[in-house]
Amino acid sequence: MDINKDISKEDILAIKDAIELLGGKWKFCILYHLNTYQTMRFKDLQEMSVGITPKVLSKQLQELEDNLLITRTVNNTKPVTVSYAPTKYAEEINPVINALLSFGSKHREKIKEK
Amino acid sequence: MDINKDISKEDILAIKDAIELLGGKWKFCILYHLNTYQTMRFKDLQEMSVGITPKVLSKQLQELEDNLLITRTVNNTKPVTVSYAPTKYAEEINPVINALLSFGSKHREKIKEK
DNA sequence: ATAGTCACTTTCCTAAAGGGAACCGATAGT
DNA sequence: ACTATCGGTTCCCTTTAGGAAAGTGACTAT
Repeated sequence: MDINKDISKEDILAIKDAIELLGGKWKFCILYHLNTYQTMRFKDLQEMSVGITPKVLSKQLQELEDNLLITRTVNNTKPVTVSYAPTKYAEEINPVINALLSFGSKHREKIKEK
Repeated sequence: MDINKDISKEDILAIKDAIELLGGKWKFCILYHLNTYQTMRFKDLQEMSVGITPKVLSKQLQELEDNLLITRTVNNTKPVTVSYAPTKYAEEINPVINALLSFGSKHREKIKEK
């Protein structure tokens, strides 16, 4: 019984960590876009993520990079462009994105019924 | 091409809706506990969700009920107790919880490495 | 010289989330 | 009369997320 309690405590910590990292208004959308296009510039991401401001986008990208989910590459172009791409490790996020997407679609229908 | 763009816009809306509903510090933990025990009283939930205050717990539960994910039942006991239980529909959340839990566990390991 | 592009940063602000502590009403036990 | 339990609510406060708008620096094109 105590064993099970410990396991569920670990589970709670894992869930809390995950949602602390991925929660918020933009992270999943950014990862979804990067997942789709594989590599995008700052401006691309800004245009795809309708409504985001450069300040906020910049912060989200930094946090994702800090957590090893994306890479940032400065290109030798003029004017400078910067490419963002998901890491191999970011594939671990895909099940979460897909589950969230699936639930979100169903839920939009469900709430429409009311 | 335009078709694909429309599909991805719908996807983004679905993801945004889902994270708007389930984001925040406590919702997934509450759903995880209810998923495990099936029916819990207010006080049980308060004790399991370490650190939560009654005000915040109350708000989370109301939002989950509004979204048809849990039911609230007042019991005929003394003093009054209130039971919360996941709805059948709440099963749709399980894949999200599991994916988040799985990623969270892996990520805790990953970050420990650094 | 001027205007434009890109990837930001800076400053200022507001709204929302969340926490602390106390309180409440109904009821029960001693 | 006093204390406790349960499921909250109320009030106040701090922290954080996020948005608006402007600016910056390196470079290019006209």
